[in-house]
Amino acid sequence: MDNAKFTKQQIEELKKLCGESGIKLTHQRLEIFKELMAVSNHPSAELIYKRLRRKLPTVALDTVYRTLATFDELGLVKKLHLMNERTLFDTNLKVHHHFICNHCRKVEDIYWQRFDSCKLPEGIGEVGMIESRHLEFHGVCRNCLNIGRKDKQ
Amino acid sequence: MDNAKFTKQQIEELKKLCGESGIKLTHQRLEIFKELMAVSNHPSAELIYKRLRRKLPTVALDTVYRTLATFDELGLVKKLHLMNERTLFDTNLKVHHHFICNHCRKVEDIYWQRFDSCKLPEGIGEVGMIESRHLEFHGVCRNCLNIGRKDKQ
DNA sequence: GTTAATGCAAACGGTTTGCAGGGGT
DNA sequence: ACCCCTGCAAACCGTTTGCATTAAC
Repeated sequence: MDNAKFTKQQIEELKKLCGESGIKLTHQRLEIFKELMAVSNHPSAELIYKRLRRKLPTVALDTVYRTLATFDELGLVKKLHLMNERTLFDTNLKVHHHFICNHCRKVEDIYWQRFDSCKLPEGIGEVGMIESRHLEFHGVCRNCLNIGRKDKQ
Repeated sequence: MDNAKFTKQQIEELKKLCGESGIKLTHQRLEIFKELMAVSNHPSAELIYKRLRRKLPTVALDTVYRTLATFDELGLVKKLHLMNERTLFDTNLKVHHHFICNHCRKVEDIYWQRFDSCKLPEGIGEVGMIESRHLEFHGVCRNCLNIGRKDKQ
């Protein structure tokens, strides 16, 4: 895995980005950034916080919230407001949609180019000006389906 | 307006539905139902509560929440979890999507049959079993666009 | 008369805020 | 040295819950 190498490169970019934006690259911010890169795709503030405390035992949850908000402004993450869910933070900045498992709550990225390039519904102009669309799939993920199958046997 | 007549009919249906479900048709439930029918399409619990207090000054907010949850179970309303929004209650039970104005937060119903009957993205089966889809449009509504135009002049 | 529903108050969970003290530039 | 950022604590807001009282059946 040259995951680490990739991360180093990203850290350089973070430093640069902070410099440009006149934002201090504090120890906490750096570590939160590393956690974001290390963790699977849709962490909650809570999850980052828990992991972070292993390295920085005195860090506060609100620092995580503040930092994630800062990163959101910098464009490093995207705040995800899924329905009926706590706020998650998306490190995948490509155009995509989400699948949320009703059973284990896992969130997976869905790519659907045909939808992305699809023209808007007719008469939408009368309603107003569309700036963005948000699409979610809900269901049961492969993994939970398999567990369910086992349970029945 | 024969809105009132229509409402009477609906109240009969509510009585019947409560009877069938073994649920008591209390004064509060009836009045909450009437407010739902009277109010524009996507009320919050708070809005219903405020209006309700004009008739029942001692009613409690949690009663409204409980009643709306009950109505949701009965299929009379649908709980709407829009992203980044408080929970709203939808009295439109037809298949539709939502447009949310970024400016005034108004929610409007969008019909898009071409999407509804569209086949799912390829390879979605690997992710899991889709049970529902949820589509939102965000932008600026006609009304706010016009206000914006006036402001500039 | 039973049982479920209400009102009240207090808890809840995720998130935000005010403030004083500490750390990066 | 400056000011931003942090940690702490407390507030916040929408929503839920436990409990004793009340009202529908």
